[in-house]
Amino acid sequence: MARMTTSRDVARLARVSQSTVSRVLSGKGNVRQETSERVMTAAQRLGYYVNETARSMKTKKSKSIGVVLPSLLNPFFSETAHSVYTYTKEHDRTMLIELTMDNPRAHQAVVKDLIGRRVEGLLLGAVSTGDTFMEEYCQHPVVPSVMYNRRLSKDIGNWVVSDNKLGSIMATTYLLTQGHRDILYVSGDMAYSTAVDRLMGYKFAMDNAGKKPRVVCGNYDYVQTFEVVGNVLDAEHFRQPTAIFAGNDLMALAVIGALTNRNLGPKSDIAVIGFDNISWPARRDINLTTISQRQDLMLKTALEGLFDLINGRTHTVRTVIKPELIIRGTA
Amino acid sequence: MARMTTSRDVARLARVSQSTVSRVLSGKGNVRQETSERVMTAAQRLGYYVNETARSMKTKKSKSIGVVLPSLLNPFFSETAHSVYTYTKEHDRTMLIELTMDNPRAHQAVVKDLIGRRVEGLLLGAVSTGDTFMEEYCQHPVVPSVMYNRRLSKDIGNWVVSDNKLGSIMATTYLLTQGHRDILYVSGDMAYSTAVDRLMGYKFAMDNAGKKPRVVCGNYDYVQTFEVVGNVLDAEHFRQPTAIFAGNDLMALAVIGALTNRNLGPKSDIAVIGFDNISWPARRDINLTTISQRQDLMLKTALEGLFDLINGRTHTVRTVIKPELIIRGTA
DNA sequence: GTGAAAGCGCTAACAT
DNA sequence: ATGTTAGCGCTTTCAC
Repeated sequence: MARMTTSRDVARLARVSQSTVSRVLSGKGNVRQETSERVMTAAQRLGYYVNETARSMKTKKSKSIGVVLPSLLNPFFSETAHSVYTYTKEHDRTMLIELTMDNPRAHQAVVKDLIGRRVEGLLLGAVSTGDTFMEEYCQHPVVPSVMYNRRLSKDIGNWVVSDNKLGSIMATTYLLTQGHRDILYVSGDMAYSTAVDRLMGYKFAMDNAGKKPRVVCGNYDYVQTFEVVGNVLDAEHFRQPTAIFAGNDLMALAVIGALTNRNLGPKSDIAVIGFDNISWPARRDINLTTISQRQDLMLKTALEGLFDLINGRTHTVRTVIKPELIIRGTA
Repeated sequence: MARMTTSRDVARLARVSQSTVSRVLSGKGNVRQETSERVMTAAQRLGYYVNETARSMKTKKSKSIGVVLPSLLNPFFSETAHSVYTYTKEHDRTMLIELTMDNPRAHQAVVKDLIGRRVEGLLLGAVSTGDTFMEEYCQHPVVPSVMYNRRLSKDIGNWVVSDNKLGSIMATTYLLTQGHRDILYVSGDMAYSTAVDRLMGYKFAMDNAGKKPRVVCGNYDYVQTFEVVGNVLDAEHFRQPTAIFAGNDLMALAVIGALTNRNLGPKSDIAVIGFDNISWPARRDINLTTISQRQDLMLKTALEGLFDLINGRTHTVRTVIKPELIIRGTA
C-alpha cells in the first residue's frame, strides 16, 4: 500500500496550516466555518483518516483498555468479551483482547504486552491464585487493573468476584433439599480461585449435612469432563450419584452430554446443576438449572470500577456479587 | 498513575545513551554484553515497558490486524475470534476486534476506526451485500483487506468464502434422499451473501426435485427463529414439515429448542439440519447434522491471504471453500 | 481565527 | 560499540 495521507497533505490541499487541520478534525479550538469546510473537503478527497497512534502518542491517552481472558471457546468468556465491547464503546474506548489459552503461565506475558501498548486500564479475567507476577504487580501497578471473576489468593489488588463459596453452598443445599444424598461434584481447574471457593462451598454444605463429598476434576474443560464423568457413570461397582454438581456451565453441558450418550436423562435419571448461567443459545432445550453469577452486574461493576480507577475517582475496588439460584429443568 | 518510565529514564540510570537502550530492547544492533546487562538491569529496576505506540509510530508498522465480526454471541464467530487470535499471534501480530452487533450500518464506522488505528490489514467477517462504502473501499483500498465468510454482491475485493449454494444443495438433497418431501427452510438475514446463496441452493434443489419450497426467516437470530419456527409448528391447519433446514447452526439450535419445547424430537419427529458445523460444546448431546464450512481452513486461507497481501506477495485472494455434509444424529 | 514551533517516545541513519 | 540527530504524525502552547 502507498504511504498514507497525513494531516500535512490535507493542509496543503486546503491551503491552511497543519495545526488548523488538527483543530478541525479533533473538533477542538475555534475554526471559521468556511475554513473548516475547506479542510473537511480536502480530507474527504484525499481519503484521510486521523492517525490514532500519533494522536495518542501526543495526548498520552490510548483510549483503549486491555482485557485478559482465558479463552473465547467458553461461552462465559465470549459473552464477557461481547459485553466488554459494548461497555468500553460507551466509554469511548476500544478493547484490546488477550487470551491465556487456559494456561496460567501465559498470563504474565500478555499483561506485559498490554502495558506495552499503553492501555489505560486492565480487566483481568484469567488470574490464577498463585501468580507471583500479579502479586508483585498489585503492589506496584503501572496501569490500573481490576481482576474479574477470578482473583489472587492473597487479598491484594482490585477485584470484582461473585461469592463462589456461597453459590456452591446454595447449589449443594438445593440438591440436598431435593432429597439427593449422593452428589458428585465436578471441579474446575484448581489454579483458579473460583474452583477453590466452589469446591470449598460444596464440601462445607456436604459436611454440614453429614454427607460424604465425592469429587472429580473436569478442569473447566468440556472434553475432559465428558470423559471423567463418563468413567464415573460406567463404573459398575460403585453406587451412581443421583445428582451431579458441575463447577461451571460448560462442564455441566459436558455432564449432560455424557448422560445423553448413555441414554440417561438429566433430572429424570440424574439431576444436573451448573454454575455461571451462561445465556448461551441452547438454553431452551437444555434448560439448565444453575447458579447465576449475575455476569452482567459483575462485569459492569468491574468496568465502572476500572474507569473510576483510571479517572482517579477511587483507590480501591472490591466487590463481592451475591449469586442466585436459577431453578430450571435439570435439577 | 504516575508518568511512565521512558527509555530515557533507563538510559540515565544505566549511564548510556537513549539509543543504546533502544538497541538493547529491540534486539537490533551490536551492543557489548556488559552494556546490555546494565541496561536490562536498569530497565528491570524501573519497571520499564517499551512504548509500542511510539515504536510503531516510528517503524510505521502497527503489528496489528483489524477484525470485524457481527457478534461474539454466535459461537461461529467467537470461535473465529479465538482462532484469529492464535494465528495472528503466530504471525507476531495482535488482533483488534470490532463488532457490528449484527447491524450492517455499523460496518463503515468500525472499519474507519480500524484504519485510524493503522492496522496492517483487515479481516472482514460481517460485510453485507450492498455495502456501498465497502464497494468503494475495494476500488481504492488504503489497507489490505479480505472478506471472510460473507462478501459483497458485486464481485470485487478479496474474499474467502465457502460455496454456500453448493452446501445448501447438499443439505437439501440429503434430506430429499432420506425421503423428506416437506422441507422447511429457515433463512438468515438476507443482507448477507451467505443467506442469499444458501436460500438459492435450497430453492434450486427443491425445484430440481419438483418439490415446493417453503421458507421462513430467522435472521440468523436464535430468539427470532425460536418464535418463527414455533409458529409454524403450532399452525394446526397446515401440514407440518417433516424436515427443517436451518441456514446456520445457531438457528438449528433454536429449531431444536422449539421442537423440544413441544415434546418433539429432532429426527424422530422432525429432521433438523444446520449449516456451519460449530464446534460448540453441547455438540455431544445435540449431535447436530450439518454442513461444515470447514471454518478452520476458511479462516487460515483468509488470514494467509491477508498476510500475503500485506507483504506484497500477491494482489488478489479469492478462494471458494468446498463445504462438507456432516451426518450426525438429527437428520 | 490561524500559523509557527515544540515535543510525545521511540528507531534508524549517520557519525565517531 | 556507542552517541548524536532527525524525524514518525499528531496536539498544544504561544504568537500574531
